[in-house]
Amino acid sequence: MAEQPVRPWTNSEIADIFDRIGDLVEISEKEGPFQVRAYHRAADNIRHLDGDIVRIWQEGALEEIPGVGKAIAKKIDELMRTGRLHFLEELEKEVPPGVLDMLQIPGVGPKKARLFWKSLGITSIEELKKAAEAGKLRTLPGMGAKSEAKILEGIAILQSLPDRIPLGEARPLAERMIEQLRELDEEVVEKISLAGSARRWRETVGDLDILVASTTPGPVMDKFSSLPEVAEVMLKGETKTSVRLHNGLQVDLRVLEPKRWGTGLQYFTGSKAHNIALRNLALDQGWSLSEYALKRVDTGQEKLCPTEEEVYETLGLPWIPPELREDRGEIKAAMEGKLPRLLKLSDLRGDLHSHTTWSDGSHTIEQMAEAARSRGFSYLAITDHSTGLGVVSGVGESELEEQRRIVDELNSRWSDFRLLLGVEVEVMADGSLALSDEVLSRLDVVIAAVHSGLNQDRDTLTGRAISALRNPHVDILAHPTGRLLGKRKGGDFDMEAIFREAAKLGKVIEVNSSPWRLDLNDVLVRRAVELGVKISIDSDAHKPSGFDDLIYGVKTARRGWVEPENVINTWPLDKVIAWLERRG
DNA sequence: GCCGTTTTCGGCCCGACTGTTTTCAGTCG
Repeated sequence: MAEQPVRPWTNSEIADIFDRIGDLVEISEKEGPFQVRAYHRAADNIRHLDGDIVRIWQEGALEEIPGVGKAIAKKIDELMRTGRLHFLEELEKEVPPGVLDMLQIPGVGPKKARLFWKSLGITSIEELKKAAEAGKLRTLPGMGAKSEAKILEGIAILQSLPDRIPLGEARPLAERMIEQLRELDEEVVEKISLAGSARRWRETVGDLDILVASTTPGPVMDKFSSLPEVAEVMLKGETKTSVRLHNGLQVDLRVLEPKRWGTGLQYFTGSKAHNIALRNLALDQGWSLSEYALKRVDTGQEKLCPTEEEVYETLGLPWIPPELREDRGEIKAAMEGKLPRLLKLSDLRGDLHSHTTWSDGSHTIEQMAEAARSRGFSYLAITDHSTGLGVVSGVGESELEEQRRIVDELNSRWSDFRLLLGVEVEVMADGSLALSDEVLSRLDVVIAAVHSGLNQDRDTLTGRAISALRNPHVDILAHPTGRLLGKRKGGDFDMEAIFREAAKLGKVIEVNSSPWRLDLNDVLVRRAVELGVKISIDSDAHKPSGFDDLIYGVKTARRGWVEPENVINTWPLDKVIAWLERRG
């Protein structure tokens, strides 16, 4: 039995601690700039780690994490064993907590925070606001009336700032803005693309980046600044304009020379970690890589790249899809010719999770079936909620019999499409299912889902999921963590144990495509597939347009390096039916 | 503090924008 930590640290908790240390070290001037960077680099890598930091610690493999050496590994070990970190506590004694809070203010970094603290004794955002209002900040070196006003503005923004918002909310806004910029002449807007985390299909975004290739930036910037979505123009330079939308979201527009489009798009797509790794690879080969060009370090000669493909090709790499650019091994895989053959939306031949008016959907079985069929799907599973979920009136034995008659009747109409009858059966608080085995055995497909009691402890929750998987009639575990982006953290399931059980039993785990779920997420789905678990990418559609969400599930799976053969609904109907019928 | 088919010591990604500066520091991505 591996040694247990005193508390189940998550990757992002550990990452936050090292970011905090980096900030504290910089504010206190305890160590130099390279140490500061080392802490933040380690934090970044831990945050985006593939595996669970606790497991890596148990395996004694901390120092295999890039950016983690002896000193940081020792600190993580202390956190695991004692739940505390002496080094951090010493730093926190030295720097008042309110000084650290100031870093959240846009435009205030560690240097300014230290300046306010040391020269004026300011130790909270509230005090900083008062000092700014009293005109005291402008007397400090490097400060003036303007920067003082900026601080006040920054505090106001901070107090009204939204967190990262779900991609499903941001992306439609971005697409609408891009559409409007396209209305400009082709000579003005030669190319336009979304960049940043939205192009990489991260599940949430902190801001949006839009890139335009143009030789005349002026008109593009002007149009952008005056779009109806824009609430405020924050800054406007030669090549960059930043605005804030009415919902608080920041959007940056950058204009690039068309002949430098490739390096620019590559650079602004990120991630930051991917770019740093790529630049280091470039340096190894004698190139300096920037958003403008690849430049020979020795001769200073520039190589311009009008396409992203040319950037990667110059470095001896195939083009890397944006979804993979997280510095999670994609550069090494590209060098070795081992990039995954990623799943595509067009690989999906059907959908195994959908709702109708029989539970909380808004359309009939027939309407949902016709919508799926008109999208070119060859099958759709109708899986309304079972009874047992308090907030939704669900289907029981008699309703399922009635649904069966409807499904049979509809199936007699088509030769190119098949409806499957299933259910999304509630996993009760004790791990039992809301419908009897006898009822479940008559269905084509059974999805089990935990909707309630998500705040139960880890063992209880994990036990519920595992006993559901062990029911011989259950085929798929739906939205396994139960999270809702921006609203609810998922339950504290031991996903590793659940994946191992699913792999052993040959059960399927869902990637739910609803942009507010994306559950499994990218990191978890990658781990599941690594362990040999089969995946189902489902829309969970409650209306015909719900099938549009499948792109979010596919992109999430791509971020998790998923290939088509890992996904059962890429299979043709015969194979899916054979697989479903293998159970008793 | 981390890291190494040139290195266990001596480096550490690159540039825009802003506000304060006559040449640069801080912040941000």
